[in-house]
Order: sequence, then C-alpha cells, then structure tokens
Amino acid sequence: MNDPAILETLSALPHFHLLEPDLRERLAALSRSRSLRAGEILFHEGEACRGFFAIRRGGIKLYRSTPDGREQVVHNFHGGQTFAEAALLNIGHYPVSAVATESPTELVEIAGEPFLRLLREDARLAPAMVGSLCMRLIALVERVEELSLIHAGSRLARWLLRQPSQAATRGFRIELVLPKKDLAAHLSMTAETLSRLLRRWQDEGLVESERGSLTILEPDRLTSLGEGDPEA
Amino acid sequence: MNDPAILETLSALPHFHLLEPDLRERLAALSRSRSLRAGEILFHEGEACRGFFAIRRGGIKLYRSTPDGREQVVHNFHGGQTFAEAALLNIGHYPVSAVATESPTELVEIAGEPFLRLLREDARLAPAMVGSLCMRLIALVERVEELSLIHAGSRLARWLLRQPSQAATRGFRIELVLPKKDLAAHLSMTAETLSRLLRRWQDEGLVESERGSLTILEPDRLTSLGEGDPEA
DNA sequence: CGGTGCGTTGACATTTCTCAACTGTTGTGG
DNA sequence: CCACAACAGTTGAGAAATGTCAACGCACCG
Repeated sequence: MNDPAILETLSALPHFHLLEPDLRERLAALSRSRSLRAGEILFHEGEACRGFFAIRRGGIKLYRSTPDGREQVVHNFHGGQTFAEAALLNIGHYPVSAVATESPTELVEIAGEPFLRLLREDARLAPAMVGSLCMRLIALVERVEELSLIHAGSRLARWLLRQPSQAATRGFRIELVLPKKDLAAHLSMTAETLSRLLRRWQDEGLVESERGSLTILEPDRLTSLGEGDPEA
Repeated sequence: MNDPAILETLSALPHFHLLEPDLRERLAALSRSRSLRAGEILFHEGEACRGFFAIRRGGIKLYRSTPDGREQVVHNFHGGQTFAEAALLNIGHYPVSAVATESPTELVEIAGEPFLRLLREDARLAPAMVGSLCMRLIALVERVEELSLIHAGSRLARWLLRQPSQAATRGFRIELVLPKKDLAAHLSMTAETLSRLLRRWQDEGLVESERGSLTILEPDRLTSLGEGDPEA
C-alpha cells in the first residue's frame, strides 16, 4: 500500500508535478497500486466512479460497446497519463469502459471521495489541476480538428506530423506505441485503408513504413496533404 | 477600464458563470478590454504569458511558425470562447502565436499574475474552473466519439440525439442555429450528403426536415442508427 | 511444430464526394 | 412593386474514396 513508487508516479503527473511535497504525500496516502494483464477490465461503462487513475506502465483502452457487438474506441492512454478525472469531478459514473492493453499494466488508483475532500480542503490542489486539464483540452481540440478532415490521407498526415519524433538518418522516426490496426481505428479508418495509404506513400518516397515504426521522409509534402485535399 | 461590458462578458463564460458576484467583480477589476483589427498580432510564440483572453466578438487564429517559414494553424476561436488559460496556468509562456482574423475583434484580457494570485487566495475560483473544464472535456470527448463513427448517418443520428430539443406535437423539435451546410461541415460531410440523408429519413418517417428546424419523430430508430451501422 | 494475431494484398460492393443544374427564399435597388 | 442577384437547399449522374470479405505471408510464442 505505502509503495514509494506511488509517490514517484504521482509526482511525474502533469496534474501534480508542481505541487509541494507535503501535498503530494497526502495524495499518495489516499492512493493504491493496481496491476492488470492485457484484456483485464478496469471498469465498465455506467459503473459508479470510485476514483481516477494514473498509468505507471502499460496501456489502457477506453471503449464503448455497441449493441451489435462491435466496440468503439474512445481513447488510448499510456504511461504517465491520467484518466477518468472528469467522471469523478463531474458526473459520478464512468461513461465508458476501460481495459488493459498490455501485460503488465500498472496503475495508481486515486480514491474518489478522499480526493474530493482534499480538493475542497487544500486550496493548492485545484489550481494545479486546472493547468493540466487545459493541456488535455488542447490535445482533444486538435484531435477533433484532425477527425474533421474528410480524406483518410489528410487525417493520417496530420497525425504523423503531430507525433513527437526522434531525428533519424534521413528523416523523423516515429515509434508506434499502438499496433497499426489500433492506429487505424484512432484515425477512423479501416486497417486496410491505412495499409494501402502507407504503401502508396512509401512507393512515392514520402514515408518509410515498418513494423512498429514510421519514418517521415518528406514532411513538407505531408503538411500539404494534411492541409487540404489536393492529394499531391 | 472599468467597462461594465467586461463584467458581462466574464459572467457569460462557463469558467465563471457560477461564481458569486463579488468574485466576478474582483475578476473584472483585473481585466481590461482590447480591440484588434484583422491581421493584428495579439502575442508571439515563446513570449512570456501576461494573461489569458476571452473573445467578445470577432475571431482569433492560433498558429505556429515552422522553421521553413510556413505557418501551421493550430486553432480558431470565436465569440464566447476563452484561450491561453493553459499557457498561463501551466507553462508560463505562449506556445503559439495569435492573430486576429476579423475586424473588429474585441477581447477581454485577464491579467495573468493577478489572476494567479486570486486563484491562490480565493478557494472558490479554482474548483469552479475545474468543473467547467471537465464539462468541456466531456463534451469534446463526445464530439470525438461522434466524429469517429464511420457512417455519415450514424454521425447525424448521434448529433440529433444530443441536441437539447423542445417537445412538439409528435416529436422533438430542434431549432437549427446553423445553416444546414455548416451543420454538414460540423459533422464532417458535404451539404449534399446531409440533404440526401434527411430526405431519406423523412420519406421513412424518421424525422421532419424544415428550413431552420428538424423534428425527431422516431428517436428509437435514430438511436440504433447512431449506435451501429445496421442502417435499419 | 502448429497456432494465433498482425499486417498486407486483391476483388468487389458501397458510401460518399464532386460537379452541375435547378428551385425557392431573401434582400436590394430601381 | 418588380427585377434581379445572392444564397441555402435539393436533386441527379458519374467518379472516387473507402469499406467489406477473403486469402495469404510472416512473426511471435507456447
């Protein structure tokens, strides 16, 4: 329970990394570690919200099940990210389901009621959260813009250019944290369409597509693809 | 400086409209009006953050200059929206540049340092902002879900069901605040596709489509359309 | 070695976009 | 009051993008 790793994980979060140590320790005191294997369910859509979560390692997929058995991915979270704060702070239940996507996936769960109490009692906590919520908002707005693009190629180009990338020999290399089929779902297209897009761009020398990574060779042409439909 | 319109503008913001009047007045006291013409720069990327902004009328474009001299549009804001909170609350400098896109563009600037002080001193302010930021987060997440749907019909059905509607004789009537072509763009489809969808649904007795309003006649079938692709 | 899951490719069906023409409304100026 | 332009909305025909289904290769893992 009193895992020092909890404190460490919390300290690294955008929500809390500006907090004074004593406050971080009070947060750690109302948190606990959880470990899941790939496929294990963390919570179900509609469940009462008992707390929110920070990811130490692994990944969590938020999804909603449709009546016809398909599932719609709402978001994927990875190490260093938090989720379900909004559920806790506003609506009191989880609006989506959450499942671990990797083995192991290690989480810190911050208990809901005690956290809300702390939020009311200590005036330093809320301002810190305001800041990090703003960051999340900005990221989501960018996602909306991206999804609003009509052409699958534009959406992919935009996504590629927004990824933090490491310089490589001839271009920018992007390590994929998702399998390509999940990337396709994230971009609201089928795995086949993504595959064909990447193949065409590779043939044209725009990108290099490998298993687990993508390399951007001609950022400028990608930018124009991302901006409009000209497709050239 | 002591423009009553400032108080009015601030009161209409989601961030602040639940605040007690005395607190709103303290906010107004540390705010000032600004007016720009199209093309005027509000702030430059990298500049120290002096405050954040609410738009009274007009528009603001946030953009980033790329090394090769081109500019990448990050977002466009319009009346009733706020921006640059994240810069103030989190990183201390503007990560993008901002320019007015219309003449005139009228803003309220909330001074950064005094605002942060007020945020620390008055414990009512931050929780209010956390609440409204969470609401925006949830709304955006729903929008992302909506846009993630592959079929145009699903997106439209979901949108229709999310609108606040007034009961009418036989169904729920939705007053359109946008022209249909703008609604189509919002749903990431063309005006023609929207028109054909509405015509088909009207022929099938699902909805009633008029200029300026839509009426939902069979919410249940719309729900199933919005949930999956069965299209029946 | 066989199984499982990701990624690719091909053939085909469907949706959706594009382009163009047409209608009806609204607003403007003579 | 009418003619006319401007614009939203509709409709049709054909093209293009994208989804669906099915088969296959390839890596990883027990």
